[in-house]
Amino acid sequence: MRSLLIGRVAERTGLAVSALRYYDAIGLLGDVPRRAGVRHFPATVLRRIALIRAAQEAGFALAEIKLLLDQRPDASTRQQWETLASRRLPELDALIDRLTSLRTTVADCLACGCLSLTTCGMLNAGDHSREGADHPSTERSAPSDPRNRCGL
Amino acid sequence: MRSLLIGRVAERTGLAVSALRYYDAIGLLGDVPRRAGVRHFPATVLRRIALIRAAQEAGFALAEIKLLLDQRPDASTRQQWETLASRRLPELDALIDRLTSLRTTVADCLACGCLSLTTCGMLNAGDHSREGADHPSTERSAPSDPRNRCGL
DNA sequence: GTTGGCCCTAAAGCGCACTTGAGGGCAAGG
DNA sequence: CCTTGCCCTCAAGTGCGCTTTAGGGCCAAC
Repeated sequence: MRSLLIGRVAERTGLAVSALRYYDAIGLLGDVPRRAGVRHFPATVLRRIALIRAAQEAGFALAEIKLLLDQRPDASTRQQWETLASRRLPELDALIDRLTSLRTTVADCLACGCLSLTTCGMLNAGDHSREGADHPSTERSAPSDPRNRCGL
Repeated sequence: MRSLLIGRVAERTGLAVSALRYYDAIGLLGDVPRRAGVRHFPATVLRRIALIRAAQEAGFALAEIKLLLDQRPDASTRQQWETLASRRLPELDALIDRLTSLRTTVADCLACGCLSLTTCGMLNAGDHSREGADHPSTERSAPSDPRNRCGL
């Protein structure tokens, strides 16, 4: 009972069988031995897949994840790994920050009842030119609809 | 100077002109008046786009974002908004949690030097069946490579 | 008057991450 | 024997979020 058939892996990970075959085809699952043409997955594949999903959610592409997962990398792969991982760290931090503030905005907006993020207003982040009065915290136009109580 | 041409909006948001036209085509930018066939964007579009990007990063699809942004929604749209936004909140929380732990894993793994997340090991999260020894914090197999010092 | 810069549309193409479809195998059970 | 259920491959299709291509217009400067 060391190894799992593809259907079982699908069941336990929630992935589709077709997705698993796809992952295998692109080499994302490492060595998957076959007996009589049939894939026999080691139990460790479950952990590997959990990692893949986490990394995917963090914005890594499958090709990158493959790199991150490859065991005992040679020198040049090693460098790619380091570059990739260290480049991604600040990106992950930034993403986490943005998600956190988005979460707050959505929650506040839900609570406020105006039901429109546009009306609620939000950061002008990403505006590449400065033109005064860019900062929303100082720019608070009173909405005409009295239902809109949010002063984000 | 109330309105912006598409090139200016592209400049200030960092989006491609083609992306803006695409957004407009799918109705994501609301009412964009045209004079002589040319789009004249109100300045508020900048904020709207900032919001779109934030929501996108949070995992909302453009179609969902469109719903979120539609101003003064009627009753049924209003309900959609509430459903969507409140459904996304716990998802956002979960995502933030996973990203945070992924960040830690990547950082630790970079520091540890083993250069393989697989070797470093990680959560069995997402395994839909229980079979004992599912909890990685209690299941710590010693790696054979002495360089691998990480004990995640 | 033609060159350059900005604008327009409609339709096709692209990369990613899969899914679907067509066609087939093997093994157990009724 | 033949249906059921699981497995297989290979190729084509899908959906999203755009970009590219091919065509064209308007205006100002040279």
